[in-house]
Amino acid sequence: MMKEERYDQILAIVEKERYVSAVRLSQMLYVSLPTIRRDLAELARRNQIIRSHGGAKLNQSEHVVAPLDFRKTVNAAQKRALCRCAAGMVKDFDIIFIDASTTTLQMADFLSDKKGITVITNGIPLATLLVQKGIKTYCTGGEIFENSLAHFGSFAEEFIQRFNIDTLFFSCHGVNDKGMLTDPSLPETQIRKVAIHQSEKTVFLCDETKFSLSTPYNLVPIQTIDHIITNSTTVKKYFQPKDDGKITIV
Amino acid sequence: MMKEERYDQILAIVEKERYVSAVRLSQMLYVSLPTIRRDLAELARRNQIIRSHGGAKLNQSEHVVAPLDFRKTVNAAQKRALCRCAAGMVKDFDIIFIDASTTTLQMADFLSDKKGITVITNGIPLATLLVQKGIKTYCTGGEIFENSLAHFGSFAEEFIQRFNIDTLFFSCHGVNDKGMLTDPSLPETQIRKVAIHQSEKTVFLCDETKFSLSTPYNLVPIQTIDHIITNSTTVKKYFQPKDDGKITIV
DNA sequence: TCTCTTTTGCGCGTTTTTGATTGTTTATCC
DNA sequence: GGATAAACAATCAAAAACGCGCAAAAGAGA
Repeated sequence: MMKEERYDQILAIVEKERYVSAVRLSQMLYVSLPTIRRDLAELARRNQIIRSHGGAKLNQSEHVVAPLDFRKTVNAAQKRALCRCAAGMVKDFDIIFIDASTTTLQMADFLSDKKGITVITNGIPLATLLVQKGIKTYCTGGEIFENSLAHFGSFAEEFIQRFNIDTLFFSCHGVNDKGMLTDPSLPETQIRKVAIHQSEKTVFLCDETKFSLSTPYNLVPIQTIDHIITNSTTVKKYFQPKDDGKITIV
Repeated sequence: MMKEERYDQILAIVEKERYVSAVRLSQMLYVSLPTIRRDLAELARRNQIIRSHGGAKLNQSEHVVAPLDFRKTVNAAQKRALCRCAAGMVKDFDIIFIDASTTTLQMADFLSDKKGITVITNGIPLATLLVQKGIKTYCTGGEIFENSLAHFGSFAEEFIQRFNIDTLFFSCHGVNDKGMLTDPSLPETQIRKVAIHQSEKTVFLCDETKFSLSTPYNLVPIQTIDHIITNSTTVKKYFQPKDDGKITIV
C-alpha cells in the first residue's frame, strides 16, 4: 500500500470516529505502530489531524472564540468601569457607534436595558456580543484584521458615512504630551476620524495607561472631544475645560 | 480512551449539566479520581471550565461561542465531506465567496494550504474562522441577524457587487420537486442571487436532507448551477446534466 | 539484475499517563 | 467551635506510549 493512500485511510477513519488510537489504526491497516506514529506525525504537521498521546483526533475548528476576551486584557476592571459609565450616557432609541478596542468592548454588558437602540461598530467580537444580547447591530464590513478582528479601510469608512450617529464611543492607543490622541496605524486613525465626523457627540474612553503615550499617527486634539471618561485625574494635565461636565472621572 | 478525548467528554458533560462532581465524572468515564482532578486542573488552566470544590462548572462568559457551532449542526459529518470536496476545487490566488450557512461553514478547515486566496463571506462565524487560519478575509457588513450571525440586506448586497468572484460556494434551505432552489426568507435569496450574479462559477453544496424540501422563496433552478456537490444520488431525480462533470457525489 | 532511495519494522532507553497511597486542607453538621 | 467526612495536593511505581537509531524490506530507475 502506498503511503499517501494510507494517509487518506487514516484521515477517513479520523473523520468518521473523531478519535482513534494509534494501536487501533495499526490493527486496522495492518502496519506496525512505529509506521502509524510516523504517519500521524506527518498528518499533524500538515494540520490535517491533531496528535494526542495515544492516538489522534479530528482537526475540527472549535467554537468561534473571540480572541479579544476582555478578561485577558490589561486593566479589564478599570475599563469595565469606564464602559459602565459610558453606557449610562446612552438613551433609548439612540444610534451609537462603538469602535473596535479592548477599552470599549465591555460596553456590550451594559446596554441590554436600553430600548430600541442601534449600535454600529467595526469590531467583530463586540458585534457578536451585542447581537447575542438582542441589540440591533450593524457591522461595517470590509477586510478583517487578524490581531483585532476588526474592520478598517475604505469600505468600512464608506459604511459609516451612511449613518447619522447620535453618540460615538471610542478609545485610542495613547494621548501624547501635547494632548493629541494618537494611534499606531493609519487605518485606525482614519476610521475614527470618519466616525467622529459622522457623530453628533463624541465620547472618549481613556484609562490611565494611555496618558503620556505617543504613537505615530495623530487623530484629534483632546479638546475637540465632547466628553471624556477616565479613571485618572491625570487628564487635567492635558486638558482643563471651562465646562467641568465635559470630564467624568470614575 | 485518550486524554484529549476525555477532555472533550468532560467538556460536553459540563456544558450539558452546568455542574458535575469529580466523583461522578470518575464514575462516568471509568477513570480514577486523581486522573479526573488532573483533567479538571488542566481544563481550568485552559479557561474552559471553572474549578470548584468537589467538581467543576460551566465557564459561560469566557468565550463568545458562536451559536452556529457546527459540532451541533445536523449532518455535520456529511457536510464536512462536502466542504472538503468543495475546498479541493479552489485554486491558488482565487477570489471566492462562501455564503453563511452551516453547510459551508466547515470549508474553513480545508483552505489553509491554498496560497494567496481571498475569501468573501456574509457569515461572521465563518469569517472569524478564516481570519484565524491566516486567510485574507472580507466580510460584507450590514445588519447582523441573531439566528445565523450573518449579514443580509442591501448593504451586504452592495458590498458583494464590488467584487469579481471566481467561484461561489453556497447552499440553500431546500430543493423543491421542480428542481428549484428555495430559501425561507427573502433577504437570504436576495444576497445569494447577487453572489451568483457576481461569480464566474457557481458551486452548490447540497446534503441529502435538502431534496424535496420547499420553502417560500425561489432562488434559481438547479440546472443553472455550474457544479453541484452532494452526498446523495437523489440529485439525479432533479437534474440530469449532459456533462457528468457537473455533479460530484461524495 | 544491480544499485540507490524510500519505506518499514524492531529494539531500547525515555517520557507520559495513570492509579494507589499518604497526609493535609476544606466543607459540613451538630 | 469542634468533630467528622469529603475533597484535595503530593508522591511514587507500573504501564503505556513515545522517539530514535539502525537494519531489513520494498520500489524505482538504469
